[in-house]
Amino acid sequence: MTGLDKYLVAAEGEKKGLSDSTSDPKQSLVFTPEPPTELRGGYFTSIGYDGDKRAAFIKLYDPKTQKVHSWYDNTGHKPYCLSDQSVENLQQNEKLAKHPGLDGFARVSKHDGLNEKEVDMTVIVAKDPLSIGGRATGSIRDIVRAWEADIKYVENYIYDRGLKPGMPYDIRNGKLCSTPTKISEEANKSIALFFKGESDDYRQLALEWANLLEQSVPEIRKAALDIEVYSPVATRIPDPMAAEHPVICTSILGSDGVRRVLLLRRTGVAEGNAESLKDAKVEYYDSEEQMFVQIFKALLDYPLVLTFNGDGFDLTYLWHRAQKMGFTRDQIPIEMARDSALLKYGMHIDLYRFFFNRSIQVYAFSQKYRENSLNEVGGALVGIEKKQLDVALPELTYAELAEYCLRDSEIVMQLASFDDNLVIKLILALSRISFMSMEDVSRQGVSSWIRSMMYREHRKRGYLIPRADDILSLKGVTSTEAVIKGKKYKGAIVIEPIPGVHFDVSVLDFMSMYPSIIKKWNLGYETILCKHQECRGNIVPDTPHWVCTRKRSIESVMIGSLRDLRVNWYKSKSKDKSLPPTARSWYRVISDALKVVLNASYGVFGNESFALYCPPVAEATAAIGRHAITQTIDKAKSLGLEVFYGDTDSIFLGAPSMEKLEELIEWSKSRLGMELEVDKSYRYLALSSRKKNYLGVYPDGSVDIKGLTGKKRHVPEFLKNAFYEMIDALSQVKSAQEFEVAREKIKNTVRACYLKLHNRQYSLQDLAFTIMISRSPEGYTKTTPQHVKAARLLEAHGIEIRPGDLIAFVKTRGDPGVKPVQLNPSWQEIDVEKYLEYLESTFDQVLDALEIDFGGLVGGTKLESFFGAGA
DNA sequence: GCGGACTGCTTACCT
DNA sequence: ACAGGTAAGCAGTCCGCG
Repeated sequence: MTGLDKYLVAAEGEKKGLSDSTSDPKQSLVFTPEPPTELRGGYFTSIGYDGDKRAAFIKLYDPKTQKVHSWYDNTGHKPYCLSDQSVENLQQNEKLAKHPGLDGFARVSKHDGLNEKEVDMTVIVAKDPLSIGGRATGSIRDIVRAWEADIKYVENYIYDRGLKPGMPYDIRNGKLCSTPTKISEEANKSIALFFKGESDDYRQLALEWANLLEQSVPEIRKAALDIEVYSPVATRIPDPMAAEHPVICTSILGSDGVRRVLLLRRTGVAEGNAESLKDAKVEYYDSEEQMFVQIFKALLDYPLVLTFNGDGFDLTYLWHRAQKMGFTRDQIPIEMARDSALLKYGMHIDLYRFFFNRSIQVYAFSQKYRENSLNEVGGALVGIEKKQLDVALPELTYAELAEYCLRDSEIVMQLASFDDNLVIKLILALSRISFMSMEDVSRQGVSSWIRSMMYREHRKRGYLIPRADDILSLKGVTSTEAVIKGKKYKGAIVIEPIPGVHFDVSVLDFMSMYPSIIKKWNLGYETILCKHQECRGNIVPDTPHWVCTRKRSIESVMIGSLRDLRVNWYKSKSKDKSLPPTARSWYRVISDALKVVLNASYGVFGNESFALYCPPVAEATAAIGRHAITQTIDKAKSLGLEVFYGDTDSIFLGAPSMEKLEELIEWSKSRLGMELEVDKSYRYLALSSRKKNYLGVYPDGSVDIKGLTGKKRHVPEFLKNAFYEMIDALSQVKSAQEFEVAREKIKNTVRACYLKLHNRQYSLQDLAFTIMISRSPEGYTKTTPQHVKAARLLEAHGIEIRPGDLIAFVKTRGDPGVKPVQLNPSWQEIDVEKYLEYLESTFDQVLDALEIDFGGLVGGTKLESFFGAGA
């Protein structure tokens, strides 16, 4: 069957529909992919599998026409898995031979890296992906012991055809071919130069990465979508599966200037003041169906649709609701998958899922947002928050409802567009690095990205992708003991801090320490504990493990080359002021994307669910890290440098001369093969005896606070304010003598805070601890922490509590000792003593380091006595 | 019956 | 579904105490 047949059938169907389209506008919604025309430079954004056609299809975005073209596979590629048995043997397996999904057998040679040999395998070809695996029972992978059987079909398709998601493609005579690309002479030369000491393979790989990453990126025409649903009970969020209530408002905001608000007319709703909506097109609908037709037309128009929780709510709701209203599946432009909602025409990116990704939150956005609500993320990244509601949604006037809904889409659009489309570009860069589509990359975690990148390299080289259970049975043993009970192996070390105030401190750290170790030590599942006798002497310090000296591991090459590219090329390019802003911002995106991947590249080997899970690899990495920092500290001391503190890959040095720093850096490079750099310098550093707890003041007076209670999310606002007043006083200190001034200011801060507590001058909101509840309240069976007690009180009042919610509560006297802020506690109930204890311990953390006694500061050991003196 | 020493649980942080 | 290490506060347990 050629690609054209499908379109002919579909076109026929559409014609029939058109004949009575005057009576049913829904017929115009039937999606027919545009036939594969000639195309040049269409970006590979999405991939899917068409079950009817039994073929993969690829969506290409053409920046010139701003349209999406779907290209269906016409190479005959089929799903398969591998077996180590002969064809004859497999044919005798009745269950397999009679499997309705079996298509046939073939033979293939592979390199088995785990067992270090060449192997001949049988390819078991299937008619459809579900026959390989995915059905509850009777999948081929359940019948025979198979390799490569749990790789998603579309991923196999990408790897086998050598495709590069995120890159431009042409369609020539119906064939999909890579658009020829090349990188600048400058990049080519510089990279060749940086990698000249490396092997040819390594340099080749670095150039391949550069080819992927240097390629320019298109701007994609996009729209943000948000819906509001009627709910009879204000506190309950409508169930998208049931879709019982009408969609009463929808906003569509396009990058092309479209600003539409679609409202459903209801009885008894006031018009309201629509002043602020004058730049939007407000449309009223008498029927929900008419409104849906409009929404669906937009979904068939935009190449990229953005939502916040569209997978979990908006698109899912629309899909179920449309079905209830009598739209046929053909007339709904949404494709529901198990845990996502996709579009038939363009792509759907659910920003909630992307921002929820821990790696993205921590490494790409430096924890600027702490919760994953639209309000929090929007407020933190683009400075727009959701519109506050005074009454429940159904009671709003049309104008208020429209404003509220439009605001949400505005935030979504801003989140996707700020900093020159940073987020979309980040997803695109990650797509190129991981060889996954943008849609998949935005929904999955960093371990999937790394797995995909590694699988692709295996396939490219003709390596057999190992089974996780085989890696584990051959190389699953660890030998060190973790400090923390229940952990699998020993991790990083933290150097005992030298308490006190230290002036003129430089902090050195190893650039990408763990990736450097994986590269330098050639770590990987193939090479750790390899089979060769001669390698057994190549011991990982602090462990009995040895590493192969004969063969380079895939992990070493892949992670190493990405690290080297980031450190040597992209980091400096992203800061190069001589570049035009758009070029620089793209370099920053690449650098950030690499950072996210590299930061996780060690951890995944210690994670059971990672496809190439190999505990000794993770253990060896950490052990070498401990060795490196220990050796470096010894060397620093031998150079006469003072070492105040260190954690994992950093050392804090006192008043170092430039020469000595240089010498240490040089030593590290030559003796450890690791690059040390000066990360930061402090005017002074205040250390207590606590690890992971310090305060550093930079020469310009800005302050670096790590681990101190006063900055933690859960502490009450009043304490945070007092804490930052103290920090402010300390930031002005330039010499040892000036601490006396700060001391007086801090004393006043504490005194004021104490008095306000005593005189009940804080609002109860200011006194609230806000702690995230990680499970539902019933899930706590071993102990009942305070925030859970508070959550249960809320539940007793009919307030729904879900994992991830922040519980705000104050501490009260007597039982149960807490009361949620939402239940309006009174000042009489407040346990003032507890708050004073908190005040003391929070300040103590810092004052300890300054050798200021809290008791002394307030004129007695007990705060009560201070109050006596103060009042 | 009560308080101190102890362990374990939970959250939030650091690298 | 990246790892382990650390701080802090509280919950719960055990033990001694005439």
